[in-house]
Amino acid sequence: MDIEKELPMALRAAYLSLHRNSDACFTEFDVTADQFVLMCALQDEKALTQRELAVRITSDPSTVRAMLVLLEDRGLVRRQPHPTDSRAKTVALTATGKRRLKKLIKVGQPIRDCMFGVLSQAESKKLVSLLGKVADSLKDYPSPTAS
Amino acid sequence: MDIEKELPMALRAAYLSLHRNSDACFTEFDVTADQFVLMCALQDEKALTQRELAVRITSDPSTVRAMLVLLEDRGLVRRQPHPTDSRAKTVALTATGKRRLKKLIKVGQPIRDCMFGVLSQAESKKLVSLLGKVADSLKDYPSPTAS
DNA sequence: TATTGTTATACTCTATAACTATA
DNA sequence: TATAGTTATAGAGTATAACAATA
Repeated sequence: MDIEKELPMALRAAYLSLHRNSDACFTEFDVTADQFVLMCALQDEKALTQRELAVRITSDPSTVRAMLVLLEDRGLVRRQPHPTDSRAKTVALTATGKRRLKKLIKVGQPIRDCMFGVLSQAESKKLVSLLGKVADSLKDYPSPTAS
Repeated sequence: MDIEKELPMALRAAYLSLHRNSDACFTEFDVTADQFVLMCALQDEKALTQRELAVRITSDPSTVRAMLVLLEDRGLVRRQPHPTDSRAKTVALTATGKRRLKKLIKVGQPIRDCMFGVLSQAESKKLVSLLGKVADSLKDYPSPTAS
């Protein structure tokens, strides 16, 4: 098979198996894999604006808002007025959100163990590095609308 | 940062940048990136049943059906009774579908060029191999409902 | 009995465009 | 003028469960 087709398909297969297994694993905690990623971003950086959050999880402001509304309904995140910019809102995990996130990290561990189980330390690092190169290469790819 | 968190996030970032750039690139041809993957599967294997197709693109029978209905509406695929198993249907690209797919492969080429531009031949092969390992490791991961 | 596909249903992510309020 | 966020809207993928027809 052509490597040109193989790499995109391999990327897709690997990502989807991670994503779907995570989704299935998180279902009973009423959180999706994408919502988990968003919550992880909030764990790292204490309080982000919605705009910053969109950049962080490589998504769209309106998509982020839709996700935040769902998480807010479940009491996992809180949005508050920004201290200096009154247009903006800061987003942070609630106490419940922090507890939930810890739980999710724990129950998702076997999945990550499974992935790392087939890779050596060196291979893991190599894989992260190569994936980073690929993602970077496409980061500023000209969109058709920009022409 | 922890490699345990880094690999899943790197995988996500790389896949999403590929997927979204592809989607944007295919928009004017009225086909999504996921539909493109499905059409590619039909190019390789002449005629598949819906079930086989679901396995091939690692998706769900009902998801596949929803996608096929959309592609059928656009005149890109055709479903016909299976010659020997009258429960099943075979799915194949129409002539229009084949032409459209060729076009999509062509217009998507710059994206793949962009990815491969930052990788050596050896790195590309290594990446495909490592991604394959990861996907395989999760292929038969026990779902929570199976317990 | 098991399997193929359909149907109904519901949820989530995605994205665009028009809008407001503020910087 | 530019930016942060909202709203309305539409489309697409996802998955479960119940079902009919067939193997």
